[in-house]
Amino acid sequence: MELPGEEEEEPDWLCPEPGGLWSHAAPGRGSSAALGAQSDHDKTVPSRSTAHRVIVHTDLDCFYAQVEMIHNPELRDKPLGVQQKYLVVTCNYEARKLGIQKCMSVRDAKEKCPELVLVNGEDLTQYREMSYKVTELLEEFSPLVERLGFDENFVDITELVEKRLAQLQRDGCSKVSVSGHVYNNQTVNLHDVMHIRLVIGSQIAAEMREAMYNRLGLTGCAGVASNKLLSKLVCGTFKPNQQTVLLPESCQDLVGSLDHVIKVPGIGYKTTKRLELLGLSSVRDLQTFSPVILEKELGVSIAQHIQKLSYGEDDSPVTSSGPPQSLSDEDSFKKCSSEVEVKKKIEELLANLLDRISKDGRKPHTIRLTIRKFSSTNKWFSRESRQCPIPSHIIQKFGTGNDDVVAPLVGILMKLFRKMIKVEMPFHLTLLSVCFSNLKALPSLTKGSMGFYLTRLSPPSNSGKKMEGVPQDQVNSCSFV
DNA sequence: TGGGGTTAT
DNA sequence: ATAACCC
Repeated sequence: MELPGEEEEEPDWLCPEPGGLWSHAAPGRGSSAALGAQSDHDKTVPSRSTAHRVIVHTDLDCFYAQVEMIHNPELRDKPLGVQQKYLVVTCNYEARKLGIQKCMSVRDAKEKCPELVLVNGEDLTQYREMSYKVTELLEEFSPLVERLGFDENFVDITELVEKRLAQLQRDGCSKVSVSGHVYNNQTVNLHDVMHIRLVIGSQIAAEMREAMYNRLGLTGCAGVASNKLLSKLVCGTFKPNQQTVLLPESCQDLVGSLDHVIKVPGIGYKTTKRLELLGLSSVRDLQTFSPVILEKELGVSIAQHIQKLSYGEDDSPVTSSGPPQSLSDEDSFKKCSSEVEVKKKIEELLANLLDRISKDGRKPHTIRLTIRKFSSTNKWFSRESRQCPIPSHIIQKFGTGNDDVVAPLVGILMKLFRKMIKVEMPFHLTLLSVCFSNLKALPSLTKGSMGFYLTRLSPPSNSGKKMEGVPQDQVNSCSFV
């Protein structure tokens, strides 16, 4: 069992004391062994004790713009925006200097900066590919990598840190220095084990950013802290291409620096509105508000969750994202009002999706159609969807030829469409989306089947993740263990 | 606002 | 199926 206070001993062995004693004798407490030794009973893969975790959050600088600049280096020194429909969804720092902001309309952006170069970013393919390369690179440091959108990742590096700590002891090395910024310019206390862990974390974060730059050509920020919330918040404190570590004593300053509850990741638009009705706006307001009233107003679960967030507390583990749970393709437009138009759009979306799913290698068992109806009031939130299982005889034809599946699937999607829209009445859509979900591995690799006891021959190491770009015949080739 | 994603209810 | 959240 884990003893209270275990591992919270004063680490004499890390005093800047050349030639000091490196055997941690644990005087007076009899129970603590070497720090690197993990307990045997630990079944939960993430680090259990939760208090001494070391989490890195990474956030690429203006990701789409960076990818475009890698593809076309001419764009490097010009103000560049990435456009989706009539929005500039992101832009490089040249553009930001001239006043361009994320999600600015193309009209406003051109007005502010007529020299702005725009590239279309509606096709996410290259961004998605680069995004997974980043995640895979980070997985070399630790398997616990959680994606957040295309350009952010959380990495739980607790175990790596413990290894390096143990290694430091063996080497008799007494020097550890922080990489990058320390939040609040707080002084590192070499007698505090958590400080040492976080400092080692900052070195690992620097290595991650170095690897991202050297191998992928990408720059970005990193934040190091003891949980996901804090690592994400501290990540943003020094912005382009820098990193920051948060020491525990500055936690309250960090959350306190947020001027409004909506800035807390996890508290979104809706919850913020409800909090405002209660007269709460600052993070401090939320911290000091009556828990009982908050629970009555928002429900116990949300109330307790967001109040913990307001203190910078976040127990949620970093969970490996692995391959995506769903693949979708969508398109928005001014107006789509006839069934033939709808069918055309759906065919286009479906063709793209089929392409992607065959590269993924798994098979979808569920298909969903989502629409957005035009309405002047409540403009941007009225999506409706219908989904259904994909008949098994269609699923089986997925990997093989391509076009046996498109006709039946279009048929299914049009039926789903008619469940939402009475086609004899006039309608006005502004978005269509098709989604494949309930993705299952190939039958031959399904656990419990014969194929599970077979192993793939080539390629030698693809670690079962995401077999993008691997031809289907290779995926299926097996041999006995 | 785009064109994606996730989890909880 | 929707609603909330994230980018």
